[in-house]
Amino acid sequence: MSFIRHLIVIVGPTAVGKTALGIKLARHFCTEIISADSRQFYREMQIGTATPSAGELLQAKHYFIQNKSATDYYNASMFEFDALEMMDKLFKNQNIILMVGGSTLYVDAVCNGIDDLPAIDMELREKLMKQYREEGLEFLRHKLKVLDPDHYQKVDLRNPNRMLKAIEVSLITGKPYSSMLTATSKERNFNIIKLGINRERPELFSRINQRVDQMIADGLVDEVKSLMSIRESNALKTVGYREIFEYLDGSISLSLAIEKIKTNTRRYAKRQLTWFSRDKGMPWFHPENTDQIVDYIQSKL
RNA sequence: GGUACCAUAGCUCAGUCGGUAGAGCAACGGACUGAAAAUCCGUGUGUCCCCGGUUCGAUUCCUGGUGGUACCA
Repeated sequence: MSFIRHLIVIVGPTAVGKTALGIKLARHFCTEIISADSRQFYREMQIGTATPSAGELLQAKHYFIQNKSATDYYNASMFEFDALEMMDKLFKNQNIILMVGGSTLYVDAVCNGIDDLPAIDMELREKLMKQYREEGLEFLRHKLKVLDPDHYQKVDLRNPNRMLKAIEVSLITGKPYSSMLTATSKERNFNIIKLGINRERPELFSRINQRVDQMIADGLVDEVKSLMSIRESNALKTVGYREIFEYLDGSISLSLAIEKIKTNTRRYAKRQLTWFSRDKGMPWFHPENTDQIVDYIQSKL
């Protein structure tokens, strides 16, 4: 056992059992949890995001849960800053901190860092969005080709969000977006022990289905109903909320909405797994295999 | 019990005037540095219910099963 600081990072697809494992590990290592979940920040969205219960939150201290409003603007870079600041504080009292979460980009922001870019300008985004809606992808392609020809060569020219981001940054800074990307990981003053947890696909899917049914039983429809007035906010572009909005609009039945939530959650889980699979050296465990997981972590301390 | 219709992908179904088949959804695979539970891209995965018959060749036509649906009893 050394005196090096360690960040134990637990990633895995949605509904795999990260919360329960995180609590066990936090208790085992006598530490606290940085949550890296881009939807559990929002205090208005608890049922649909499977936020840890009050009882669970008592068993281990969690940070970055219910600390934002769904109308707040927040992003991975801001999370990188906030999480590092929090960890600095926590490392004063302990050498091990846990980070648990399935938000791929947010985890990446803390582990590897993301490049410094200017804050977004909402007015500019709205203006570009409007033109995109009126003129289509060609508008974005043309704009990007002029502002950042290098990025134009690399970016997916069918993905509006990607192009929009590059255009925004280029316009705000007056420099091509791609010139600001360093493609290097930032140095961290702690060691990172990262591991993935997963289950067999049928097992994972059945947990997803059960969890969605439980959300409905717990009152998801009412939760979503109460958020009707802020449905346009980015936080609510989320599986479980969009589908219920459709139901509340009367455009689909409740049972279809439930089916769609299940399907979209399965797809989300797959996207997470695809992202995590890029991490070639990362070991994978079954979330109930706690002893094996603890042994692995011990061996890395 | 009788009559009619149906049986093709995980599901709902199309189709082949006889040359081993294709849509939607689901599923599967992938990309991704400030919207990331977002955004975007790619891929048919098949004893054409079973046993025979006709045929160079049957998922397709015919006999007989089996299962289902509807109607009549």
